Parts: sequence; structure tokens; C-alpha cells
Amino acid sequence: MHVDTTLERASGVALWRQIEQHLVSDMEAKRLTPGMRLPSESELAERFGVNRHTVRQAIAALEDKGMFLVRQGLGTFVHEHVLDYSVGRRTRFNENLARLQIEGQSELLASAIEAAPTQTARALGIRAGQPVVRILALRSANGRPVSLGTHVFSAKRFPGIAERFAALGSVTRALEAEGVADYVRKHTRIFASMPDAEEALHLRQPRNRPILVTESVNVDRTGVPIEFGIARFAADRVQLVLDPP
Amino acid sequence: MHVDTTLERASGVALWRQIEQHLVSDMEAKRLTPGMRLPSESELAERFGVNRHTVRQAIAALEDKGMFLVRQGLGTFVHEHVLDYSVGRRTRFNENLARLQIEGQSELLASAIEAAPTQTARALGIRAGQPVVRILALRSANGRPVSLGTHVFSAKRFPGIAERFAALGSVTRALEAEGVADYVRKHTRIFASMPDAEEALHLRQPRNRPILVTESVNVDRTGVPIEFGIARFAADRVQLVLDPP
DNA sequence: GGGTATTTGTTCGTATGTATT
DNA sequence: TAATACATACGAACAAATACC
Repeated sequence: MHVDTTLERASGVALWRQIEQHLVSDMEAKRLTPGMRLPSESELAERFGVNRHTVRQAIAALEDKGMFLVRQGLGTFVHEHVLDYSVGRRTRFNENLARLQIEGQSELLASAIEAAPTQTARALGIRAGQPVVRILALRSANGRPVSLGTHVFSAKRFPGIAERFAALGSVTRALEAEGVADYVRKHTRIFASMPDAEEALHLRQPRNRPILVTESVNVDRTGVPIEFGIARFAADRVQLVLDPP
Repeated sequence: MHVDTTLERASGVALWRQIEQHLVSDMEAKRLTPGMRLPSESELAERFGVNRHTVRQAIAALEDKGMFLVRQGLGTFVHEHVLDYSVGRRTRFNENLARLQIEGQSELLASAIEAAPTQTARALGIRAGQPVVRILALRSANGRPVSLGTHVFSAKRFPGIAERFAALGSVTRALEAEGVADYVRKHTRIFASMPDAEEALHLRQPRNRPILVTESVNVDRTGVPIEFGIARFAADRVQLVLDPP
């Protein structure tokens, strides 16, 4: 992994700072990538030809800067990039990522027209059994899956919403095309659970890691519900940040 | 499980409604408790002496009312009581439960004075290494653990906060006693993870079920940070509801 | 469930060079 | 120059957490 592990002794730069710089270089050169486990402290000490304490000091400095994650009994890991996903009155996937200067992608996995189950109907303010359009979409950032979203709309009001979404890759723009200039969140519920096989597959995460789930209702300017959404986030890669409070 | 499974035929009451009533009685009598798996549809059908479709109709009715959770390939489960925990600008544990007409309890598990780690210091707006008071508290509702909370305060500003909390059982009242008339949330971050041994023990939940974690900063009227808090919720028993949106 | 190997966490002690007083 | 404080570096031993069989 390390191309060159020679340190300069008596150079005026502390050995542990040289090791720190080494590790930073490894990350910049992608020899160390997020989630990767570092060699053990003992092994690093041997490679660098220093005492284990000296390696520990370098690692501690980088942990303090949030670049490493050290776990007793397990090892030291390069910190995964966690995405701060902002949740508030105006939650928009693409705007959210744009703010972080990340390009987001939306992929339509499936869509169907079906009869509204009770809970969904209540959220949308329609009668149970009325036809609804259900969209399943995978959201990615930098090629990594971020969330698996289910979006449900009244099929009467938005019969062509699935095609709009497929073409535009955005709920906001699909709704715009259907004449909804703006919408806001009326309700958000957050919980956590373990993913089923399909969710784990789409989110590319192990089944024994949790997912964060949000259920939300968006309403138009007049307060009429237009979308009921369920978003499943890979909890290891995404944190929700509430704004403004 | 079922004490009596005889149904009255040609009684004017549909068989599936009688079965539905049977199941409700079982829940009221605690023969069926939250999280418990029902016998399979076939087995129930045999016990009641009806066709499986008849049992399905009764289960579907109760699922629609949110009392059962039916999962294909797994079985039917009595829905766990989930607590809707409201999160917003003014999040207060006791007020939250009072709104649901539940009496909450707070138990001080531990408190200590220690040097502030970098992240904590940043949240509280003090220098790393400054002394802080750390409180570990278990929150319960109806005798069931709801959340395990860590609260960190500046030891300079609130030297006696741990004793106040121990006596009053509430962060809000402890802060009141220290002269903080009001406080609001400035920041909330939500994520999910798996519990460690201690967390699972306190929350009385298995280690393979996830926990919901919120990190928050509360500020006083002048905007000065006064508390950094971490709350760990048993995800199977608590959902977070954002208010107003 | 118990035992073992691995890995990090912690605490001793010792020594040396550098900057400050 | 001498005394002192501090950062750096090494060595050894044990504790605690975790994974694996």
C-alpha cells in the first residue's frame, strides 16, 4: 500500500508528523479509500521503523480531524463520507446534493398503477382503493446509492407522472411539468429498520446494517396532498440534518 | 393461545367478524402481545373450523386498522406499540409524553466531569479540553425504556447541573433551576446504527435491532449553546415525528 | 458458549533533544 | 551557563473489545 515508508530522522520534523503526512498522501492518492481498514498499529510501526506509540500519535491526530475512525479490537478505518441530507419544509433531492456540490442521479426502477391501501389513501386524502401511481426510484451520489424512494401520487390527478419522472429524473420537475409550481412538506416521520433483501441489494449494503426511513407527505400551495413518499437511506452513508431547527 | 374457538354459524354475524372479535379479545386479554407472531393462517383456519380465506379476511381487517403486520413468507405479527416522539424547535421529553398522555420517567445512570473532546467542544462553543459535565440518563415510558440520553454541559457555567437533574428528573427543570428560563434547538442530526452492548442492555433490546440516534445542540435565548445531547432510541419502539413540518 | 488470536487502549518507565527562563 | 519545561521517541506489559473457530 505504501509506496515509500522511509522517514527522515533528525530532520526537524517530528516522525509522527511525517507519518501523518504519509497517510494523508495515501488518501489523496486513493491508496487509502473510505471504509478501508488500515494495517494494524504494530504493522505500521514495523513498516515505518518506529515504535507503536509514534504511529498511534499520527493516527490520533487524523482521527481528531475526522479522517479516521478507530475501533478497539477491530482496527482503524478511513472514515466513510457521510452525506448530510437536509430535511425540512422544502426537501429536494437534487438541491440537497447541489448544495454539497455533488451530482445526484435518479434511476426509475419501476412504476405501477394500483389501488391505494388504507394508509396511503389517508396520507393522500383520497379514498382507499382509488387508483394511485407508485414509483420506485434509486437515488445515487457520486455513483454510490443514497436512497431508495417510493413515491405515490393520485393517478387521477397525475396520470402521466411516471413518464415525466423517467424523462426528467426529478420529482420536482415532473410535478412542475404537471402544473405543480411548488410544494412543501406537511409531515415527516423518521424511523430505522433493517433492510430486506431487495433494499439491501439496491442500496448495495449488507443486510445487517440499518437503514433510515422517512415517510413524508408533500402538499401543494393550497394545502392539498399531492405526494406520499417513503425514502430508505443507507444509514452508514447518510445522516439527516434538520433545518432550520 | 385461544381459549375458545367455537364460532356461531348462521347467527347473523359473519364468521370472519367473529374471528376478528376473537383476535381482538386475545389482544385485550394479553394472550396476544405486541411483536408476537400469530399461528399461520392454515393453522388458525383449522382451529376455527373455517376456510383459510375466512381467516384471511379477519386478519386483513385488523391489518387495515394497524393492529397486525402481515409479511409474506414470514407470518402475521401483532404490531408493536410505537411511540411518536416529536422533534422540533422545542423538544422536551416530558412534554412529549404528556401530549400522548403517558407518564415518563427519567433515571440518572451516571454523571462525570471530564475534558471536552473536540467535537463536543465545537458543539458547545468552548475550547477542547475545557471541563464539561456529562450526564447519562435513561428515559422510560410506561415502564419501557424509550431512550438513552447523554447530555453535556459546560462545567464552568453549570457546575451543579448533575445534582439538579438527579433531584428534578428533567433537563428542562434542571436548567430552569440554574437560571435558564428557556432554550431551543439550534441543530439536530439524525442517524441510525446498531447498539453496543451497554446501549442494548439499557434499552432492553437485542443487539441486532437498530437504534435511532439524534445529536442536538440547544441554545439559550441569546443563542449561546448550553447543551449538547445525544439521544439513542429503540427504533422498534420509537418513531420521530418532525414538527411542524 | 468458551477459548484463542488479533487489535486497539492505557499506563508504567526511560531517554533525548529543544526551547525557555 | 544552569535549571526547567516540554515535545518526541522507544520499550514493556496488561486491559478491553472483537472476530473466529
